[in-house]
This record gives sequence, structure tokens and C-alpha cells, in this order.
Amino acid sequence: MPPTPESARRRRRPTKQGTVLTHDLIVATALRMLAEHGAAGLSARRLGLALGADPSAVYRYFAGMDDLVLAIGDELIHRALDGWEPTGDWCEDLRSLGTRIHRAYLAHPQAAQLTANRVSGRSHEIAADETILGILHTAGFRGAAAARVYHAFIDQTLAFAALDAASLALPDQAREADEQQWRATYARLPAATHPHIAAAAPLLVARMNDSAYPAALDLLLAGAAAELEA
Amino acid sequence: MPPTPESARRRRRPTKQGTVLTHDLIVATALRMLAEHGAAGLSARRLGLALGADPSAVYRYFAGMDDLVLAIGDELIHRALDGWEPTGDWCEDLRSLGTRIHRAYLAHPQAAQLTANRVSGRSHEIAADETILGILHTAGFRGAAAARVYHAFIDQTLAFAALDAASLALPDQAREADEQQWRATYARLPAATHPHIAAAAPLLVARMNDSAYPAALDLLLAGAAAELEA
DNA sequence: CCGCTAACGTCAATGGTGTTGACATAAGCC
DNA sequence: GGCTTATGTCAACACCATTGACGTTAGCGG
Repeated sequence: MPPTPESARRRRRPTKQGTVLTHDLIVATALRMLAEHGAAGLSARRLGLALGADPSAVYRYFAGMDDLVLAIGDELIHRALDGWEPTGDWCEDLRSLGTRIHRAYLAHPQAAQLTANRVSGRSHEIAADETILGILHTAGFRGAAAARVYHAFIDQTLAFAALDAASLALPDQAREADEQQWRATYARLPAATHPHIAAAAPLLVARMNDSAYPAALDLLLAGAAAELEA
Repeated sequence: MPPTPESARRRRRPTKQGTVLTHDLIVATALRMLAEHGAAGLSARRLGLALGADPSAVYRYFAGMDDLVLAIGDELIHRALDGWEPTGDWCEDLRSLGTRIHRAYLAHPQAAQLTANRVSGRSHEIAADETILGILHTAGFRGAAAARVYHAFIDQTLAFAALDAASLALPDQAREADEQQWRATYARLPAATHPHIAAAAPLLVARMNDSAYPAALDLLLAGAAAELEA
């Protein structure tokens, strides 16, 4: 029994504890729980508890936990594009769009981990794709070239979002422990056996918290621009 | 009680069903189970069943399921580098190394999904890092530049591996269903509301199964080479 | 304003999961 | 050949997603 589509909802019975459930309320609560309890901390039972409702009530709104996860992903894309306006400079527009998507995911690293490499096919995801393809069109890309650049752009953005989210998603305590352990293993390798790691270790420790996405994005855009001129 | 390190093992009591457990045997069996039952199909109980042992026996070898997952990741890197020989051409070496890592992960997509954005700090991962830094050193990169290129190279490789693994990991049946559903939503959007998607849909469907990694890798190497000359 | 219907919240149960502590057995050192 | 202890086994715990039956109440048709 698939859940009722949001448009067809009419009756809203308050929960035993008084809250009135909504598609959006559930997504928002799930996002909060992910931030509080980590990527593995989103469970139907805990979600029900946080909502003040029976866990199974969630299934009136989503086909299952996986469906909820896809909705969360679509919400992240929604937030990324909210309020964005094109400047007309295709290169600048793609850069700001990529940066926005990357930033929106990293704002909810635990959620990003779950959703960044999923394709939801939901409304906001579709809107984003249409926007990107539109920008490429105005830039002058047509046919296969447009498809290729689109593909590289969106995959690179989402791939880095997922990767960067993974390190951000570690709880503060575990994250320090992780960095500490990094120092404990990599930074302590003897120069005799691992000369290059030993030499680069201090620099790498310093770099670890930053994302390589901006640099990679610049390279991609430069490559695309060069192709346009040719 | 942390498990006994592999080097300190002496007694090996055969299981009730006759098999003799090993660190490597468990990793290999887990890899097989991942291929058979999907990324979510790796469970302690099923692993025990497949090994012909009690599920809890695994805990004599790994601190937990997560520890096992890290070991699987290290094994993937091991396979990626196995037999690799440098040519001396740094650009070619980095390209072949990146391609090998990407290919090794995609050979076990279900395992890649679990491990590609983890840092294990284990021996083969360390060996790979030392190799990459060594190549960059012979190329002439020093200090911060070497660290920056290393960071971009390894993150891009792993990020694309994770992303590409996600689509490959879908079971054949679900994968066709997914592509079908893609056609059903994206390819059917009316040109009136989504003109660019409607125009690009056939090309995008054709591209979907390929990875954007080779193109992205080329861009990265070209950018690095340009930086060297400057 | 009333009554009917079905949407939706609740309950209970099923079969899965990781993990752990106590126990037993046999491997291999002395 | 006996002792120690590593290691396999067993049973139990607490959690998980999901589902079918149940009952209540919101809100429409009259």
C-alpha cells in the first residue's frame, strides 16, 4: 500500500502526543536527527519518538525508510537552489551552482552521506538538471557535448559532496580521534621505509580538512571553456 | 577485547563444519557475499553461515563489522596495486594508477560502496599513498604543491569510484528498472516545461552507464602538467 | 447539523541485525 | 603428557524495518 500522495491529503489527525504530521515535518525532523545522532542514527523508531508518534505512522507518508532518504536528498537540492539567480555568464553560473550544491550537502554531512550518490527523480532534482542543461545551452553547448559536460559536472559535484561529507560526518570527538590516529600512523612512519609520506605528512595533515572540490571544479570549467573556443 | 593480531596467531582450531578460519578467508568470503547478496547483504550471521562457523567467531579476527569493512577496502587497494610497475613517465604512471584503483573498486561495486569513502590507515592504503607521493616527487612536485596535487588526485579517484560503484551495484533487474524509470520520468517530461531535459534525454540515457572519471582524470593531469611548466 | 467513510495514528508481532559474556575444547608449548 | 589459553560455540540482549489488524476521528455529502 503506497502512501497517499501529498496533494491528496485532507484529514490530519493529531498524534497522541499532539503533533500534526506532515511530509515536510518528517523530513525536517529526520534531518535534525541525522545531525544529532549521525548517519547511522536515523531509525524508524527514533524518528517516531522524535515526532511524538508511532514509528509506523511514517509509513503513511513514505513507502519505507529508503523513500524517506530520497526525499531528504531532494530537500537538500531544494535548499541548494533556493534563491539562486543566473547572472548570464555561463561559467560563473555553473561555478556558483556547483558550489551551492556542494555547500548545501556539506551543511548536512550525515544526510549527504546517505543521499549524495542516489538518484531520486523527484521534483527539485529535476529542476536542478533542467537549470544546468539550460546554462550549457546558453553557453553554446549542443547535443553530445552538452550531455558530456553536464555528466562530468554533476557527477563531479555529487562525488565530491559525498566524499567530503564522509569526513565531516564524523562526530567531533571521533573526528579528533581520527586526525590523531592519522598523525599516529601516517605521520610516524619512518623515513627509511616511507620517505615521501614522512616528508609530506605535516602538509597533508594541514590539508586534510579542506575539500579538493573547488580546484577540481576550476579545472573542469577551464577545460569546458577551452573546448568551446576550439 | 581486541582481536588477536594476525601475526600472533598460532592455534587454528577447525570449525565444527571443518573449515579453518583465516583473516584472509573471512575477507574473501565477505567479498563473495557482497557480490552475491548486495551491499546490504553482508551480515555477521550470513557471514558465519557462509564460513561454516558461528557468527561470533568473526569477532576473534575483527573488532566488529566496521573493522571488517575497512579490511575489505584495504584488500581492494591491494588488488589495485598488485603487479603494478612504474614506467618512469609520471603522467602515465598517475593515469595508470588512478585507472587501476578505479577499476579495482568497480570490480566489486558492492564492496566499493561501503569502503570507497573510508580511510583505513592499513598497510596497502599506506603503500598506495607512498607510491603516489613518490611519483609526484620524481615529477618535480615539492612541498605544498605535491600535497595539493596528491590530495586532488586521490580524492577525485575515490569519489568517482564511490559514485560509479553506486550505479553498478544495483542488481541487474533493479538496474533495468531504474533505467526504465529514468526514461519514464526524465525522458517524458514535456518540452514545454523542461525543454533542455527533453532535448538531451536520449543522449543522457546513452551516457548514463559510462563513468566520467577518465575525462576528469585527464583534466586533472593536464592541469598539473601545466603547473609544472610554469 | 448529522452521519458515514476512509484516512491515518496505534498496537502487536515477525524476522532480521550487531554484539557480548560465559562456556567448552583442543592446539601446541614446556 | 599436562597446562594454558586461543579460539570456536552457545544463548541472550537490545535494537532494527516492516506489516496487518484495529479503532478513532476528520471532514465531506446530505
